[in-house]
Amino acid sequence: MTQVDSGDLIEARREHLNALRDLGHEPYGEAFEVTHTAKAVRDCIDQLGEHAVSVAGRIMAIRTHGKIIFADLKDQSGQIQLYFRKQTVGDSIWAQLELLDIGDIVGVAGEPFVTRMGEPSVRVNAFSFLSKCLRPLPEKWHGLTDIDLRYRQRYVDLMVNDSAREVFVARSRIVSAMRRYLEDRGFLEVETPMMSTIAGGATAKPFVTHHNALDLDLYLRIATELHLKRVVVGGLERVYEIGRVFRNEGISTRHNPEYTLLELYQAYGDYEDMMSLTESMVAHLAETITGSTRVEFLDHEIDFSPPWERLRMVEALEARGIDIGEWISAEQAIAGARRLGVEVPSDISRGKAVEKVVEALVLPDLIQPTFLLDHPVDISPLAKQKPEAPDYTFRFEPVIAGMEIGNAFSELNDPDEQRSRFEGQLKQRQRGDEEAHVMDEDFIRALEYGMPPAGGLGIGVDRLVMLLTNSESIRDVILFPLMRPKETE
RNA sequence: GGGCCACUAGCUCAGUUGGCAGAGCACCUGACUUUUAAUCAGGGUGUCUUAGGUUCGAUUCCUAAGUGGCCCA
Repeated sequence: MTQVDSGDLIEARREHLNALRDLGHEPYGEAFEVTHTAKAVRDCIDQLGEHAVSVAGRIMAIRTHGKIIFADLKDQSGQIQLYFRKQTVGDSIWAQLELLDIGDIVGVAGEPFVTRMGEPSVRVNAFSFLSKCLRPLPEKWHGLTDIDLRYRQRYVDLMVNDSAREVFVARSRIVSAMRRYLEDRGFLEVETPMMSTIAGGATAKPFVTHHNALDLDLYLRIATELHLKRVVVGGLERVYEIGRVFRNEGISTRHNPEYTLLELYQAYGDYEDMMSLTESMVAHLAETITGSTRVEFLDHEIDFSPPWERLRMVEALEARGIDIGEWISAEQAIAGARRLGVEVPSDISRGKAVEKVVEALVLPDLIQPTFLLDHPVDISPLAKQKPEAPDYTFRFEPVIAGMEIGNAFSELNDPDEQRSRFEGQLKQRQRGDEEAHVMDEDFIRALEYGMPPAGGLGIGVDRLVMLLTNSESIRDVILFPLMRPKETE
């Protein structure tokens, strides 16, 4: 529909394209040697003197003044003004400039100078089209604000909204700094299957796909955990993976069906090690990306500097007058949750009811980085129990600005206990919990060979990027978030 | 899944208590040799998201659908 409506504007641009070809110029150029970025010209305008520069980029504005033309050229580094004089460029280039449209990608060469208005500029003497833009760009000072269009046509968003571009540059730096941080501490990056016959390692509904040659249904992974722990069994003592996982659930400002998860495992460590690693790594990332461990996020200033607060789940609830010690059965927990005004399904376990209550009543208050500790065992089938309190586990979730940004524990490495945990999950599944963990015989076999005690950590990379770039929605930090297709597409 | 809101030109938005559809930018024509939201003179480029309904007449009112947003679950 949009394509049809803008027909006239596109037609005008196509006419320019045809006219260029009639003049013998190719609108879609080949490689162009760039000597300076726009920013480099701008920053070094005093040192460059008359030294010729060549720059390339997209035309963002054109101001014609009879026999001269000003244009703004934008590349990845920034923007620089171009100054064309008919007398200088000659008739051939001048004729081409009459066919120049906003959005065209061009290459120019000329001498840098400063106009009498003080604007760093390039006095152009050579010019060529590198790519013609056939569609009109959004309006120059409001840009593209329609959220739907920004996500669907991210290329336009990136073109015109510097803030969008900055978020994705920051995202790239965050992930790269994360890798460097882990490599420096002896972690090896590994890759594990995205498709397998068992989707384990988390409680979530998987996507299903099909392998034709094997006539086999496969699941897209919901976590990397069980494969990474097999690697630890194999003797790679510190491993990590930064990769996409897929969870078949709803979409919100904090959920996208595919998202990026960092998982790491450290042999001979425990969840205490994971807490110190988390707080020091995240503080380091904040410092590296924003220059400070204190970061603005929406209405808050988040202080990432260690140590982070530690809050046991049970104590957090006690502080709110809730004694889950009275909730012995699932039925009691469900009734208790409902008395507190927390809506919960009737078929869930005790731990899950507790978790729902924590999510509803505790999480929203946790603004500054906090480790929420010691989760009930029945919602933590892969975590080691606390010997002194076997209903609870050595597990924590880092919570910031009310958002769970990760999950970690001392890994359960007793194969018999692991089997009985899986069996417990199967019972929950039979009661209708589609998210309950599935049995994984091969994983148990791996544990039977012996896995060293280990600390494991998962961090939601997208949510961390949200925090460090002050982004309100997960869709603002994912280049191409999942969108319902438009009828016309 | 439920509630509320939005959808009008390529973009950003006005507007019509139901009577020929508006602005700025962009675009087109012309003027202009240091402008930068350039300026000046002229030009409106539209299936008012879609489909039904009410009406002499619907972009406007009603119903349903689509997409998105916010809140709740």
